[in-house]
This record gives sequence, structure tokens and C-alpha cells, in this order.
Amino acid sequence: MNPQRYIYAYPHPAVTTDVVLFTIQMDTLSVLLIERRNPPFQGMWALPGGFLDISEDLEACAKRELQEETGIEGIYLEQLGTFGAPQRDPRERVISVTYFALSPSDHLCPSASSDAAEAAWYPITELPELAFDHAQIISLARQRLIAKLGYSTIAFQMLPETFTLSQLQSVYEVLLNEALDKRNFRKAILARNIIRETGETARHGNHRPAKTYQVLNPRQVEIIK
Amino acid sequence: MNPQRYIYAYPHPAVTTDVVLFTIQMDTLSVLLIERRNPPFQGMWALPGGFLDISEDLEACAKRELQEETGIEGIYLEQLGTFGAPQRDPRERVISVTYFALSPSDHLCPSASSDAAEAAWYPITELPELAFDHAQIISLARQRLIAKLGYSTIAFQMLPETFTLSQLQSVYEVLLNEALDKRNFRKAILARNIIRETGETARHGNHRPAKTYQVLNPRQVEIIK
DNA sequence: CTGGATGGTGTACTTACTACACTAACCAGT
DNA sequence: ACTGGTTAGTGTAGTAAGTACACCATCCAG
Repeated sequence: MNPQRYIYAYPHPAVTTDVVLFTIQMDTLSVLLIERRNPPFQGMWALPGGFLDISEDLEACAKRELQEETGIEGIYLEQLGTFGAPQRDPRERVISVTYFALSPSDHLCPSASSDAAEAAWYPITELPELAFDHAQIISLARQRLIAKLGYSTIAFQMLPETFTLSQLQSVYEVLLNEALDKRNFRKAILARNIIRETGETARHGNHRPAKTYQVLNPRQVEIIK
Repeated sequence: MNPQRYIYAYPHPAVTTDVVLFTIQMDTLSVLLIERRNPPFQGMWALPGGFLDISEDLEACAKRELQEETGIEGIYLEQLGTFGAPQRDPRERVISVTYFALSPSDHLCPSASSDAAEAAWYPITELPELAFDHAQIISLARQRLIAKLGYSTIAFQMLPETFTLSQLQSVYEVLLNEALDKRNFRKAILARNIIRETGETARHGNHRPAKTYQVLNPRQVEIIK
């Protein structure tokens, strides 16, 4: 097959998108990584992502690459920043527009693909050596995620549609890495008027069942105060 | 002159940087714009910016374009976001990495250049019609600037090295577009322990002279609480 | 019916924020 | 030298927000 050639009067960088997808598994903040099937950094772990199609929107590209490489779709996505150090990719000049994404800890089925030998969750405390500048990108994403906890409803993106207050508190505790007082936490959350009781309860073991709640404006991150 | 040709197996977008430079003039938040000397949007006003050199760092590109088109340098710069809607430039696919920047209201000498017929400050409330999606970029920059007022020391970037508390309060008032209580403002700022008295005073008219202050960590934006 | 586990609730205290008014210092003009 | 105008500089009392803290409820397993 004879590849088509694209000619420009000035050199153009390549543009990629990369996605930092977080979830919480077993009370641990985890990141989705793929094992690179091709050079460069073949066999190393990296963020899911890839080259922008020439008439594709940036966010659409991030979603598409995530879907292609891991099978995951329909989740919250937000632009994180753009990385373009001149030598970050050994092949050619590459500008990467990065996104961070959150997924509830259920229905997660990462799968391999043509570009990714394997896809897997890594606890953020036990990351392998990463390709490109992806360690730096993950570090920035984590900072941003934690910062947004304080002034947005982003935490709900890590829970299923209905959830208990204990589950919600656990999300905050894992991300902030500190224990929170149960009564104060519940008081503060309920004072914000952003969730309502479903009327149902959930039994998760041999103890009293918990009331379940849902977000008033689901799948939408709002800035609060 | 015979232009060199650059050939790729896949189409590459062009990459530009654009800078939203704010200052405060006459108690009004203003943005630096340039009048485009060349098509597209010839004669219209736009943000200073231009194409990335192939081995140039992104932030360096933003600084260079700002210097070339307006003569301004040595100011605070921070990445804002990346805009890449497929049709945002009529010539070809262009991804723009945008920065926002702040300048104290003194030593400002915008000047014309080869790409810019003219450079001028526009009050944010009286922007002309703008080229590309630059109106949207300015809108995002303004949101971000106001948000950062609340949790960072960014306001000091709009003041000279030494300043009075009244000048600082005026910056906050202009950006927040509301009057602040003098005593509470001073109390809150001083409680943060980020500025110190210089020992000098400044006479700015026929009234009592004001103590002047300076930032403990000058030219460095910190996150506070 | 008992023990173990998580769910659910209120109050007192401490800290941060808000509202608010007068004197001090300088200059200009008479 | 005195007056009026203009900005600089200061404290307190009330209100709202956040923190610390302990016990009973409900379910399941054995």
C-alpha cells in the first residue's frame, strides 16, 4: 500500500491526545495504563491516547482513542493541559493535548487492542516506569483532581448513579488521603443541596442497610462556592 | 525564493500559541490586541500569537510572539487551554495552545510589527469583533483570572514591585467588579503573611502618603488555601 | 439471642467572615 | 497659618462556618 504524502511549506508538529483515566478500586486511586505494542517505548506502559485525525475535534479524539484502546466510553472528560517539550517524542515533534477522566469503580472492562498489548489499572502509588513524559502528566492530573474536590461536584463522577453517603465519604478519604468525620461530612454534603435520597436502601453486608442517594444534576460537574 | 517542503505520511495540523495579556488601566481590565496585517481576518483585531517553530518550546513560542508583535517581555505567563475546533482557521487545521499573562499597568509600550499593523489595549467591556475564536479564548481567560484571585497570589502580577494596599485593593475591586471593605481587605491580606512593608511611603497626591509593600516571593504565583 | 459490623444522628466550641465610623497626614488654595 | 479636600490607617461586636466528639439502630451470622 502506497501511503499518501502530505506536504507543507513549513514543518508541522504531530498532535496527539492522551487521557489520564482515574478510578477507585479497593480504596486505592488507580490509573488506566496500556502496554505499548509498537515503538517507541515498545513494551512499556503509557497513557491511552494517539494521533489526532485531521478533521477531528480534540475531545472527540481523546474519547475515540480511549474507546479504541480500552473499550471504555461515556465518562466524564476534561482538558488538563498541553505538553510539547521539543524532545518528548523521539520520532518527531509531538504536541500532546491531555485530558483527565473519571470512572465509577464498577462496569470497567479494559481490553487490549491493536495499539495496546494490554490495558490495566495501576494504583497511583505503584506506577511502573512510563513512556514519554506520562509520569509528569499523571502527576498534574492528580493535583488537579484533588484541587477540584474542594470546589466542584467532581467526586460524584467516581460513583454509580445511586450511592450511599459512606461510599461518597470513602471517595473523599481516598483522594485526600485522610480520614474525615462522619457527622461533619454528612452535614456538609447535605447542606450543599446537590443530592437527594432515592427512597431505596442498599444492603452491602451483615449490618444495617444504608439509604441511597443520587445527584440532582447527574453527569454534570458544577463549581460550588 | 524557493520554499523548502516538509512531507509527512499523515496530515499534520499547524500549531500556534496565542496570548491573552491583561492589564489594568484607568480602573478598567484591558486586553492587548493586535490588528492583523495579513489574511485571514486581515484588518481585524486578534490576540498576539503565531506559529510554533518546530523545535521551540510552547511557552517560549508564546513569549517570543508576544515580544515580536508587541515588544512586551518579562511577564507572568500561564497555560490557559488548547483550542482546536476543526474549522477555527479557514486556511488549514490549526491547534492553538493559549496562555494568559498579566502585566503591571506601568512600563507598557505596545508597538506595531511586521505581522501586526498595530497593537493596542482594549477594555474588556469594549472589545471589537475578533478574529478566529479569540473572543471565546478571552472569555475563558477572564474566568480563570477571576477564579485564581481567590486562591492564589496572582493579583500581585498586576502591580509594580512595590505598591500600596490601596492599589492592591483596587486590583481586586476591578477584577471582581465590586467594592470591598477597606479594613477587612487589609486584615485578610496581612493575615496571609505574603507581603512586607518596605519602610518607604508613596505620595500620590495631596493627601496622606501610603506605606508601600512588596511581595515576599516576588514574581512567583503561589496557591494559598 | 448474642456479637460484630456499618448506618445514622446533635451539640458545644472555635475560628473565619462581615458590617461598620472615625482620626491622621498631606496638599492646595486662600 | 488656617481651612477644606482627599486618601491612609485602625478595632470591635455580631454572625456564619467549620471542628471535635459518643452513642444507639439495624442487619446478618452463628
